[in-house]
Amino acid sequence: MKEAKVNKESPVPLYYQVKENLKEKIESGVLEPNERLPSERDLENKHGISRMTARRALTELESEGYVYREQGKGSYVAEPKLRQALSKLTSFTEDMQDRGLEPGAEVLNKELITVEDQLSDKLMLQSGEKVFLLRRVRLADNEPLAIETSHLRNKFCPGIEEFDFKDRSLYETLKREFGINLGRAEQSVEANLASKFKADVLNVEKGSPMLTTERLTFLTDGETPIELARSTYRGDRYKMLVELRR
Amino acid sequence: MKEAKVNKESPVPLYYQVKENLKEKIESGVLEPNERLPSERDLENKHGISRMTARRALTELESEGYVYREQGKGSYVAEPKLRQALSKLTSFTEDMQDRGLEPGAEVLNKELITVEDQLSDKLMLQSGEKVFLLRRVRLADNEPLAIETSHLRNKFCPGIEEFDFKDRSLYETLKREFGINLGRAEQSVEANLASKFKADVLNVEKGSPMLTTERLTFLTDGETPIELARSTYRGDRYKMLVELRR
DNA sequence: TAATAAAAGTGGTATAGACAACTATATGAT
DNA sequence: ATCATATAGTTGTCTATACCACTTTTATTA
Repeated sequence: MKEAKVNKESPVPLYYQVKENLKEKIESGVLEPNERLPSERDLENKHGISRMTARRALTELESEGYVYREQGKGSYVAEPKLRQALSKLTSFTEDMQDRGLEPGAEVLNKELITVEDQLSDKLMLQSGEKVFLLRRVRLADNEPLAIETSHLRNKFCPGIEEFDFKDRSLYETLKREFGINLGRAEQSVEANLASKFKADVLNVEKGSPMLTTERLTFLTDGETPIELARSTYRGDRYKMLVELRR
Repeated sequence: MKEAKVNKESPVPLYYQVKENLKEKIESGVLEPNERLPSERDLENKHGISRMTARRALTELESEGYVYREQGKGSYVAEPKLRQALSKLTSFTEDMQDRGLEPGAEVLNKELITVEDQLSDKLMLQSGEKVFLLRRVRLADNEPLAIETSHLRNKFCPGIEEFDFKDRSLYETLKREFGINLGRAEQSVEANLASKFKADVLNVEKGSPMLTTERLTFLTDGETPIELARSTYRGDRYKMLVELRR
């Protein structure tokens, strides 16, 4: 493999470049679990950076679970399960990709609306504030898997209703086109039975088990709600995975 | 409040002392959510330390969720929910107490067994190793809510089968009687329909929606499995709550 | 040859300083 | 009064250096 060096002309911070370069090697399997990584001083010499910068890259990989470090011994690639992000906030697209499935969508409905009551309270809407509603059937390997309805506060992304969300991730669009970074979400999960409408859309029998979620998503400040999304997944084809910490 | 200064004679690293001093003020309520913290340079002057040391204290508080930082503005105490442990590993007892419900149990079955195949693989059992099986109906305010079946590696808690788990938490017993601390768990969640047996035990109709989980719990090293628990909750009375991070 | 000591290498902590990018406030000009 | 500019203050990134504590490797001694 061709040895990369950081690009000092790039606006991307040096420590971040080193970190991502190592992360990519770990994720692609070039560097395997328990394999030894370059030392801080090796990275310093190879990239022509300060040791503290190299250290920052390795320390952040450690806190993200990709690496474990032992004084006097070195830095090593961690076992994959330790590097999983804890209950990661992902879009449907990212979720499917993580599972090795091909994500897709069919747009059922897309409009700017005004909402009231419970939904308005949860999103902490101001008077007259519009909401962008996007309802899609979500596909995995071209089979219907879920119905997803997003309610997005339009004031944060004016004009988003012009985009076509058949082949486009909502979260990616927020980031790329509007510079919006999401921080965290609160999600509830419950079981219920498929209504006629949902059964038809998802190709199951009426009364089949459904896993239903409601997610309230916040910006990076952790308290400004931006989206409320309700999703219904086929119970026979979707299993949610959660990581718990003591 | 008396202003503390770091103790330079202590073997405890300086950045750690500063961090814990601030954390204590945040947790005790002396510093409130969204209240502004001392700047890096303030801490540098006050404690007679370098700015990078002060910075490290603040940065670690940020990564632990106690603080948020904005370039040009300063560091602020985060809202409490940001500092909550993400998706906490709790027992049924703790879960019910968190919801303001009174937890209870009826023991259906309790025995030492030998298991094979998938279960043995997941628990990484060694040849001949015994497993403690505990099956209970879990009550909330004296109403059946879930069926919970725990498979616990007996080698970590020999003699646990002698305890009565009608009014006793399994996780509390592990901690109190055997000094076992749990670290994390991986849990799957799915929806299915109630079998005849489960419907009868939980007082619902056959075919009612059920939320089913399987949890593999690890010790503090993060990789030694100790318990595999399968639970089935009434879909009409239980909603799981999950916190997600981006 | 084996045991011990020294040297080399590794991560951990800390200092000092510099510059960049951003926010908030004060000052001066219109 | 409003707008533009300057100043002060804050976090973000980076460099260079030093010393400590630990592990591994190499050299020396018995």
